[in-house]
Amino acid sequence: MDNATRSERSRNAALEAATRIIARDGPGRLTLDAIARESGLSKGGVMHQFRTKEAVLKALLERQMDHFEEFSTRYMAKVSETSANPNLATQLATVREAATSPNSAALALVAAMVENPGLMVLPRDREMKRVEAIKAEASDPELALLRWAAARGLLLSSLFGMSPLSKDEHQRLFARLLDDDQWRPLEKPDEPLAGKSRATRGSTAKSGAAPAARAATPRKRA
Amino acid sequence: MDNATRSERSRNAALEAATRIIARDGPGRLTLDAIARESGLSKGGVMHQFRTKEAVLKALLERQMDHFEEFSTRYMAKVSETSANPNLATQLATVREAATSPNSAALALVAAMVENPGLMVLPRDREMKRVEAIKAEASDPELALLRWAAARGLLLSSLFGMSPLSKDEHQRLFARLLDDDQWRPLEKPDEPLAGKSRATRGSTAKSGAAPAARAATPRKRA
DNA sequence: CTTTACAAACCAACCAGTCGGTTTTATAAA
DNA sequence: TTTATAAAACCGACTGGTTGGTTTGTAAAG
Repeated sequence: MDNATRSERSRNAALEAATRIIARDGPGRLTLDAIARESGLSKGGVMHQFRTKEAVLKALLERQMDHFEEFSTRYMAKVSETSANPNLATQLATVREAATSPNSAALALVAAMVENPGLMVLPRDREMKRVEAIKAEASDPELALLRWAAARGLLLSSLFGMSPLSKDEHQRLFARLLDDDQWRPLEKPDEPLAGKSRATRGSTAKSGAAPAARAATPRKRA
Repeated sequence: MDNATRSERSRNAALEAATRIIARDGPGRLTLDAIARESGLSKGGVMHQFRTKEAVLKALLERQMDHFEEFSTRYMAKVSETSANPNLATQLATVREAATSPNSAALALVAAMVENPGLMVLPRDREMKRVEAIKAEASDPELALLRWAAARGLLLSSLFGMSPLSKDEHQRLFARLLDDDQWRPLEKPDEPLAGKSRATRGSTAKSGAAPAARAATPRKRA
């Protein structure tokens, strides 16, 4: 077997073993010996691919981030033409994906934090760019940020096993978060849906509650 | 010194040492030996008060939860008469408090999760009651839950050091979350601002906490 | 004098990382 | 193609240090 692909296979096996261990036994049980055992490799083999444990955590984090970045990119390509705020829509959908998929491997995050809290700058830096994009495209940046925050709240809560919500509620809330018609900005009270303002109205109203009333005039903050 | 208070003092010293360690060195550095060193007690003394490390974590968690429950109770007493949704208001304020205060000791949560993910049921069970109360008092339960979720998203993000938001943004978002006028439910699309759109919550309020100020609804709203 | 609170030495298990050695692949001269 | 040599991948025993927990001993409280 080719040398490069041999390495690739081993690295892959180690990382997959790591995610399995975290999901099954919790982040506290993730040790180099456990990875070796679970992956079928020897300790030396693992150490050859990752010089330290921190390197394993880092690779785990990056792997996870890349996976969702790919999801993001694909989703964005689909909605960038039809949505008024494609960045927000994409992030909401991505977070929902992360919360829905059996990907409890995002607990790599916790493992990383415990071992080396400094690693958290990796996801944070990526998130900053996304938040910037969301703010830039929004007519009401604060509202957009809050929708984003709500999605993250749902994700992190369920990720840490402390979500008090049922699966069904969880899903309904995400659906509503994604429905733009539910979140008309409260700005520009004197220019009601004039220009474009999204062509579809009743069509996009899927599961959520009643379709946007909106008659109510926005109210400036105190 | 009285025997009971002697124990009390030791338990307290150990738990405070533990929170100090977590805040200063991270959850990964919380060990029984470290607690003994930091608290001035001997390891034997610590082990006499807590039979296992899990017992320490559990006590830490409960202590933390009690602290915020106390904050909640006090806040609730203040707003229960003036707010239409005192439970939501209280939870938002409490979460903001948790995110704001230098109480990074809420990281006890992380420490607990690493050691024994099963401990997470403790905070979850308490949270369930609160969520029930929030739903019961809300005219638009989903919207209320989403405000709650947003607050948690902000809290957990900053707690894990991966919040991409500035302190200022953070605070502004919480302020907006707390402002009821920003979150009018989108109900009754065919009954634009007629008489009292909401106020009929009495029927839906079941066993939830806080019967609270129903008559309130001080909002003028046209 | 019995029980409780604490101290200090102690222990077995575990952990991240090292090291000498073996097998497999890569390179290239014969 | 064969052979020689180097380089990369891999193995598993070992090490120094740590961890959760135990044991033995002592002093104070009841």
